[in-house]
Amino acid sequence: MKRLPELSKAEYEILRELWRSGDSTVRAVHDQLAESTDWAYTTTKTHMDRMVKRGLLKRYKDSEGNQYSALLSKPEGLVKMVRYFAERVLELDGKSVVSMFAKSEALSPKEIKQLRELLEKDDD
Amino acid sequence: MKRLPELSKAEYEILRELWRSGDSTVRAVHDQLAESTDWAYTTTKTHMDRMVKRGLLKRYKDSEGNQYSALLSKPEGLVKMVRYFAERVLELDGKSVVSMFAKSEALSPKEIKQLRELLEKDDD
DNA sequence: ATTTCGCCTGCTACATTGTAGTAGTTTATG
DNA sequence: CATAAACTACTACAATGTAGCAGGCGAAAT
Repeated sequence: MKRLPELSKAEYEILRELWRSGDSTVRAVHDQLAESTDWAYTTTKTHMDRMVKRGLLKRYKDSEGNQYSALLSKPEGLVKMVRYFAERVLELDGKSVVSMFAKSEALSPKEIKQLRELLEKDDD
Repeated sequence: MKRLPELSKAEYEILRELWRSGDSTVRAVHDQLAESTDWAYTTTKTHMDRMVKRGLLKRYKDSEGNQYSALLSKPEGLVKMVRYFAERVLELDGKSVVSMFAKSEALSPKEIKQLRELLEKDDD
């Protein structure tokens, strides 16, 4: 099984956008993130290319140019963050926090279920 | 008013220990963190010294040697993290997350109140 | 009191991540 | 087809993560 990665904030922002919009070009991701960050275009590009190298994204060419796609699902991306926040910040176990996702639109019920399972499996 | 800082994970771990134990030497912090990290002693030291430079800690000498003390309170340290987690991960506003602290021992009721206030004030 | 041993401290160093510029290449368009 | 606009690879430098080393200093032994 693929090891679940620790994500930096930048990496997480980019993945979040790809989860939201599906496979995208650097340009599309960048323009979306422009609302929350003020990265230069090349900053977005650098991150995305490094993420390909790190195995977080894959890149392929189609008629629209180079597309990038996330190699992990949103629940997979969230595991470490949720666990860290739960254990180190809230000082609760991961499960209690997952229930917060119920109140939000961030994850579908199916994703919440997956996240729960991953939190149990991935012992860190 | 002092600007609330963005904390890296390493910085947060160290502050967490200082909040728990009060002013401590590098040695004391390091030995405590040894249970959750496997940093070399000098790694802990380097971080703590950089944090002094960054204004997160202060250092003073007493009979026990050099003591380090946190220059921000736990609620102050948590603001950015809580807000980020709430907005970017849970996609809820900060307030909803603060209520999670009620279930944990991480913050006293007084600290929870302070955190709530800081979340409102600190517009980012 | 002198030597010695170990811990502490100040430096230095190197990898990774954050952030971005530049120059060459591809693509779209008149 | 000629050029401009956009994209790509490469390079660069600062901050952070991680840690070694060498000199200083105090405690223990003699």
